[in-house]
Amino acid sequence: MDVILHGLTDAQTDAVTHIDGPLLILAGPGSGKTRVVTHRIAYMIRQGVPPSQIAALTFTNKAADEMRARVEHLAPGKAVWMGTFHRFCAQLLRRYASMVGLTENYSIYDSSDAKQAMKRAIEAADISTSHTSPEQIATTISNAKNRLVTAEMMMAGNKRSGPTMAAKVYPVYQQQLLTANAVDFDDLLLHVALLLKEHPELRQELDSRFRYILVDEYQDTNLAQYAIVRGLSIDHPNLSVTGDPDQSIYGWRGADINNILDFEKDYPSVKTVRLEQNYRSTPNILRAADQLIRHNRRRKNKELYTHNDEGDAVTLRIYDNGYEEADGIVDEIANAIAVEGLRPRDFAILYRMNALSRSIEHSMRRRNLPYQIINGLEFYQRKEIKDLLAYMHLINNPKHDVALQRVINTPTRGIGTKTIAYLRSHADRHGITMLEAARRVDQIDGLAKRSATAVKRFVDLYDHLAIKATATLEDLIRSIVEETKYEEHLLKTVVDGQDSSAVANVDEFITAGVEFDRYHPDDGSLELFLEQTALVADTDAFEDNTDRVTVMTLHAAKGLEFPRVFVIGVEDGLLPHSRSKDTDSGFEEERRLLFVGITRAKERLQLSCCKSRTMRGESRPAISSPFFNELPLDEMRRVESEFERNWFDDDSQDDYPESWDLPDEDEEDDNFGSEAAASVKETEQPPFDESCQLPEEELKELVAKTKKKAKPVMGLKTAADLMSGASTTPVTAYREGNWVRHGEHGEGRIVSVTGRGPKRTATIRFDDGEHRFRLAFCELELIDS
DNA sequence: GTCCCCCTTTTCACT
DNA sequence: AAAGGGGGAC
Repeated sequence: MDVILHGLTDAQTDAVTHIDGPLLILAGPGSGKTRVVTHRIAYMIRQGVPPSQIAALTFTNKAADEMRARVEHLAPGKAVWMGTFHRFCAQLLRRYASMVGLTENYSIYDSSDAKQAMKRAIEAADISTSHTSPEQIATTISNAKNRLVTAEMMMAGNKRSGPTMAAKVYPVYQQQLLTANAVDFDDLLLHVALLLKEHPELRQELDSRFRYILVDEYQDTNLAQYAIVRGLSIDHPNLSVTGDPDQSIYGWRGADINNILDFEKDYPSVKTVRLEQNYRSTPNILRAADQLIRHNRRRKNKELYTHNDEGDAVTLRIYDNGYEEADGIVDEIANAIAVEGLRPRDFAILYRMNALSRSIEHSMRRRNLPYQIINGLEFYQRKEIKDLLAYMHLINNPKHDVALQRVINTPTRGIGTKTIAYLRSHADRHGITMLEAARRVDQIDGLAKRSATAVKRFVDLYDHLAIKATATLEDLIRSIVEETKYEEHLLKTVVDGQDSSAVANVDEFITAGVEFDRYHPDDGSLELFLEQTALVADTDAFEDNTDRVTVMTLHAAKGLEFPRVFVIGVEDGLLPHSRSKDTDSGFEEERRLLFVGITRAKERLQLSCCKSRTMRGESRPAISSPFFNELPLDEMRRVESEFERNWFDDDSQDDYPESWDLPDEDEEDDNFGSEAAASVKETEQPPFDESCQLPEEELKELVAKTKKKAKPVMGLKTAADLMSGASTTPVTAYREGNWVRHGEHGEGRIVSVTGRGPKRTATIRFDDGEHRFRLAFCELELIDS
């Protein structure tokens, strides 16, 4: 038997050897889907399909990379197009830009660029936002784009009641994007979909250029994506899609689960293959997943089964609060590594919201466990990186107004909001870009001469930098940094008492440029670099060949697997999320999300919730998720921290379990930050205890440095921290009632805590009386919380 | 025009 | 908790 077909089950072989005609692969979690897809590509090539006629579309670069690596292994050196939908479209659009009114150096706005542009459009459309918010309008327009609704269609849509706010803003926003030679994420898909629809000859050409199309995660495609693959599969309907309706979790992004549920209707001659055997999880885990997902009404039934060993019971666990949850789990991981010889890479901690990563991160640091957090605020979102990128964007695409507004006064050069507003309105009035307006600054009435001079100076600077547009990236970035005196600017403004991480980030960015230069010696271009940075996804940051605990959202975890998985915050309002639980479809999607989380686990799984959780600065009682009652509780291990109690009495038939009683008097944790603590009058406080403070000079300096956005030293070194090196205990861990140790006064109990941020102070009662400390800048050791 | 402080708002997941 | 906006001081 050959390497391509060896070791495949009958169903898998069926799928792999299907070449022509539509194919639907319904693949349950852990059913070897990627294996089937990659082997199929290799098989197709071996059967004579030219690799250049194959395109494999995925949702993340990571998935594409993995696919590429595996195909390369089976069929070395074959140039199959693999990548994300967005990248596929970006490249097509690059080529056919003029057909939609763009030029090939168009820019891709990221979400914050788009937000800025949206605000400007709302302003220009002269819409009052009293009954709606820019976010709402943006969401409405985004949804419209995902459903292939154009501005004209939306305008025509509601003739009776007159156009909605969003319908009025949409054409303005779109026009401004065109003027800026830019697209937003949704446009990448929309433009290409419309291109295929409106230009039959182009559609035909591309259809035969990409005769074989494979789509991964088909359950997550939206109408625009559907239209694109459909348009490319009319003359050559060799479309194969892979997916699992039970793992559809992107409805909020316009994904239409009907695309996969109705695939057989769209392509009557389809061959359907079901992959239901699971090679990943233990029966215990699979049963939990299966029983949960059976509660969804709108689904295709699927029998999941596995021949794996029984394994351990799934654990359900209640913690008192988020800190204990984080500490408990991290301790357990550390323990398992020490005792059972597991590796950090064997573990994943998953949650619904990025906000939950904070406590985990603290605990990880304290335990000195290596971890990787895959979350939103990544490198390219950092202010200093966005600044430099904006310069590059503007150089690549002089029409990029958002970039211009970002850099025109960064570093500050005397061009304030007023002047920028003049430029903007002049640009809007004459239908030109803001850079053009800046060049004609003399024609703008009412602008102070001084401002005009500053603007001219900026234009000169820009023109000087623009010479470097075709230089290497390293050269370009270094020029920008030097000629704008960017690092001096950083040192002046971003002096957060913390460190010089901003400058370090700039260095790292230069390194990224150097690497790009090396990786693209010939085809390297500013354009390509900017496209790549615009289209990197959070999940792309995941590294699977590193030995670290993975911490990420349930969404980001799709497609991955880990021997041991912890899903935290399985609470009502969190999972299901309060914004999603009110509609049936939303609620079912949340259930699928938990299903995805559960099925990431190979050997062991714990789902946990807390009795109280601190969110957005305040602690509130939490209720366990209604999904708990949909699990096979009888066979699961149920643990409550502190004392074992059999929760979920068998007679509780309610859909929603009751909330647990709040902790009793001894536990004042939940009063933290409460009115009582905050209302203590400052004047009645004893003066600061200088013995705990840094020397006054130093303190003043630190306080002075602690500017608005800067991250002050918001933590205290504890003895344990000092031993382990880097990390600190968050100031918020110092609450009323907790015991601390101080070098001079000995042990004391925190009487009250007032103030926020760096001004947070604590009054502590020691044997020698009460003393008051400014928490952010003194060293206390937390001994008992 | 710029900087800084204070107040208000925010509500999720991601390309 | 964190970011953005408004208003006041220089």
